[in-house]
Formats: sequence, structure tokens, C-alpha cells
Amino acid sequence: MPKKPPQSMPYEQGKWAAVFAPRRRGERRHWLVKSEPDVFSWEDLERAPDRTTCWDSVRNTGARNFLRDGMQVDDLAFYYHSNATPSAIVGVCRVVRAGYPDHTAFDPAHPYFDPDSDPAHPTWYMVDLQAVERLPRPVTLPEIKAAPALAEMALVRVGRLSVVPVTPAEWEAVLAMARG
DNA sequence: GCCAACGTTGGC
DNA sequence: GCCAACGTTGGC
Repeated sequence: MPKKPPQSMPYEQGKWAAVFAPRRRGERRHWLVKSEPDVFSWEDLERAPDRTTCWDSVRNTGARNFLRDGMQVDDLAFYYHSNATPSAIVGVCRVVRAGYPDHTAFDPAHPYFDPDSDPAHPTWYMVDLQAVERLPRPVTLPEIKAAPALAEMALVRVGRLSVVPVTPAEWEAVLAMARG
């Protein structure tokens, strides 16, 4: 087996090269963000001012890279309820502000304060997400796992990442399930 | 640089 | 509550 690429490996050589690659004009990419509904639910996002929130407190370098370097304004993301009964994709949101430093990491009083991150050299980033629409019906994790079209979804193939890419085919397959 | 210990996520 | 799959940390 080849060694895992170090974190400094340029994206074009890494496993996620496609999601960081330059875009065609007007190209929109798709993502999935996870939140525990007990902490911040889809309903909380719908109730937020302008149906928008900053997606803060992500403290995983892989997810950070997607937030900082992958997601662009007008990209769409599935909103996934993790640690739920059942865990499921419940809505669609839109990136309304691309990656910028996560200020919660600078705040000693914040539960996710990180003394190694500072405004001059931020370690952690966030985006702003706006609720677009609740899915007609949730698409649950068991359904996702049972769907051949979704067998390679990063959601199921790569656990624990709170922000993951979704391919165009996966995006359409999930929407079809939500409408079917 | 290696790798064991530890912490976290999140399904079940 | 358990535990698998990682990422991170720190001793050496």
C-alpha cells in the first residue's frame, strides 16, 4: 500500500482532488454537513435570522479543508442529522459565504477554543449556510446504505467527517429518494 | 519518524 | 452503553 499523503500534499494529488480542482464557469458543487439535532437541528436553521448560520466549531483538518478550500458561494449541501433516530438527510442548504476564519477558536471562553489558532494564522475555518428547503421526506442512513447508487458516498465510506463532498450522481439519487 | 495511548465521532 | 474507525499527541 502507498503511504498516506501528508497533510501538505497538494490537493491535486490527494484522494479528494476532484472536489478542490478548478471549476468550470458557473459550476456548482455539492456537499453534506452533519449536525446533531439535539445541538443544532434543521428546524433551528430554519428559525435562524435569514435562515442562515455560520458553520462553526469544526475541529477536524479534513473537514476544515472542505470548508476553507472546497465550498464556494452557491454550492448546495445536504443537511444531515447525526446521532438521531433515525439519522437522516433532512434538508438542503446553500453556501452563502465561502470559507473564513472560525472566530470561536480564538475565544478562550468558547468550548472549542484552540490556543494554536490565532487571527493572523487561523487553523480553523467556517462557512455560512442558509436553509433552502426541507426534503419532502427524510432519507435515512439505512436507506442510503441500501441504495446501490449511494454505495460510495463519503458519508458512509468515510465516517466521522462532519463535512463531506457529494457527487452530482449521489446528489440526484438522494433527491429522487426524497421525492419518491 | 515511529507508534502506542488517548480522544472523538457516531452507528448500533 | 459499547465499540469501530480513525485523528492527534507525545515519548522515545
